[in-house]
Amino acid sequence: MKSVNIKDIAKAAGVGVSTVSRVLNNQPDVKDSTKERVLKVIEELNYVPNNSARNLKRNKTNHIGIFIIGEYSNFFSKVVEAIEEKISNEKHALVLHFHKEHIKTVEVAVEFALEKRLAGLIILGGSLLPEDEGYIKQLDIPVVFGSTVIHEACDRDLYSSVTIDNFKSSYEGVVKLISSGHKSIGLISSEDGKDNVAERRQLAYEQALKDHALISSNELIAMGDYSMQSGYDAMKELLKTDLTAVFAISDLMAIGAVKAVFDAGKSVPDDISVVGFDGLEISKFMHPSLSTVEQPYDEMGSNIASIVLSEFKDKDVKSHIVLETTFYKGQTIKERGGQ
Amino acid sequence: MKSVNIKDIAKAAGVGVSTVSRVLNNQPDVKDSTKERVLKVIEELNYVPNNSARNLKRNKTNHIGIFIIGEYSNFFSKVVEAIEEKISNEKHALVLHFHKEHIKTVEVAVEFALEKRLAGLIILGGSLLPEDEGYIKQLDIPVVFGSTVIHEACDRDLYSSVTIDNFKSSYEGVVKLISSGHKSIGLISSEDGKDNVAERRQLAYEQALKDHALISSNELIAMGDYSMQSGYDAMKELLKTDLTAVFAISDLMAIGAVKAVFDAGKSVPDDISVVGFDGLEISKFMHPSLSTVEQPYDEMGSNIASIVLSEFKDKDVKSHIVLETTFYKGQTIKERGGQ
DNA sequence: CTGAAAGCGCTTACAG
DNA sequence: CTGAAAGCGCTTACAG
Repeated sequence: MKSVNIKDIAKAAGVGVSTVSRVLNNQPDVKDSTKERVLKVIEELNYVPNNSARNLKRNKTNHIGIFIIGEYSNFFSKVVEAIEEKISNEKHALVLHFHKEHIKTVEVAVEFALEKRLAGLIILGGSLLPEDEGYIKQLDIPVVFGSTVIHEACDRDLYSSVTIDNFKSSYEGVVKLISSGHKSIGLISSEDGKDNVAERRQLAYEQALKDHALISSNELIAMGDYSMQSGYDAMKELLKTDLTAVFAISDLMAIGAVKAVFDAGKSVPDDISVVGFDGLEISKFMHPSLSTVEQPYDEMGSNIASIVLSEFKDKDVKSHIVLETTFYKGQTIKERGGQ
Repeated sequence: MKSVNIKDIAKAAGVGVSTVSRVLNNQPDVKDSTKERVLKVIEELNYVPNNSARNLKRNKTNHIGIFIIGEYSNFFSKVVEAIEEKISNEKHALVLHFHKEHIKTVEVAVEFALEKRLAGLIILGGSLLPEDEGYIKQLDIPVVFGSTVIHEACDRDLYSSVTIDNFKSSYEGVVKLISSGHKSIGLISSEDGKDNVAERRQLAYEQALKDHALISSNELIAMGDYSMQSGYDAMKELLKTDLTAVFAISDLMAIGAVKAVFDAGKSVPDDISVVGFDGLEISKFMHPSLSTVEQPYDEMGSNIASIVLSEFKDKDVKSHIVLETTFYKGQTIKERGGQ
């Protein structure tokens, strides 16, 4: 099962190996007729260049790493799928790595990239602070953050990003509850990490309450870890208060919260209204269907993939895309007129 | 940013490169004192061997490919996560590939393995027929099927597998409905592929009905594609019949079915009882929680990972593990006593 | 526009 | 138990 190599092609085409290499890499300066002849032989002999050899010379692989921070949620798996869809036509392999904790994320991601000698690094989730930038500078490959909270003081020339405006989107979600007449609105958030999506979403919640002259209180805020069970537990706590609505910063926690309401013998939305965040497909198939802030995961994945591929061509052009979210009006909000 | 290589280590340790290589690969026949010295230098210089060079010599990579057939369901993403958890300690990278269609699956998977020069191949889902075995024979690396339906006539010495008994598990699920007093039980299945899980689960449904002297009819069977929407649509059709219960061969379709019942102004389980298959975490957080045949995805993932790793050591020992499912008693089954 | 040759960083017989 | 040397299959100056 000896596979054919570049020398075989060179011999069969009657040229030198350098010429074959040039054709392979689409370099100019090859006579058209020569190029055609080589291409034909490659085709005939069903030749696939050996990546290990290429990589050895280039001192890097052609692998694109996806580094996933925190819970591997449905949201991330959809983004990963969208990335794969866009990239699999090309010659790149996707290498996955999960990182459960919310500490040292960038540091470990960079280690991962160096160790695997990646050609590109995609980091999903987490946050980026100025102090992390030193690690990124060690890399001279495209680095794209997806769904990451990027601190304002960061230098945007070092990497690309595809994000949403967590503050604005969450604010909108909370306002939906307020404008439906709710006065006592709880929050299910998360404490993981620093400067993360949870913080932004929580700030938006507090601001929305303030802007509408509603009282916020620590009693109305409970913490989870993005899982359904944690949303369930958080809601159980919140049910001890007089709240009539709750905003959960993830759909999974919102789903857990809904369950907790029913298990307590109450009803969604009759007793408690709920708004989630993510827009997972499952949310629409819940009964009642979940009202939620919908993130465009397909768009996020395909944008990330495009950016990586385009940076392979022009490494100095960085992109920072902020995608729009849309509010999905499900059945978990009840209007509370008058009072 | 020149990284240190094996020569640097050899020089610093005062040995030849072959000795360093032997230490690196944990080969015997190295004096303990020499080994220690080399290890110390490796540590000090923070040396990481260049995989591309290794792979070039060995003519294969150390990547393990995961080839996912059909919809990238929550179930598969959980299995992938469990695999990663077990393998990431080792020196292997996981390379993902999605294959949406249910045709030529094994052929394409083998191409994928050859092209990427994988060290191991994991195939999730789909089916394996004797006619596919020719492709597998092209590979001399561990091949492990997970959640795949393997035809009886296949030669089990060619690969390993981790599966469940789809027939038995489904039979049990259907019997739960029958023993709760249901006489008119629908099925939501799928037509994808041949000799696949859908077929096994459907056969079990038919057998269970037959064994309990219940009439099966084509009217009571609707087809989906494992998605929630398809379960929804299928249920809409089935609601035209007089059924009081339905068995869906996947949780996602079951969830869609439940939604369709409510949208039709009926109730689960008061009007229609539902049993699903998979045991996704989300199913337990539905309201009502879904009764379902639960597959052990963590166990499946960790078994798959163990098998791959053990075959790296002893390539001729193949394993065929059949995991047990458990019936999860949710709230979607209503007892219909007497009638 | 093209080819001969060096070299990327390993592994592995081979010789001792 | 150890080292010098060949060679894996490419890419890339270099020389023409």
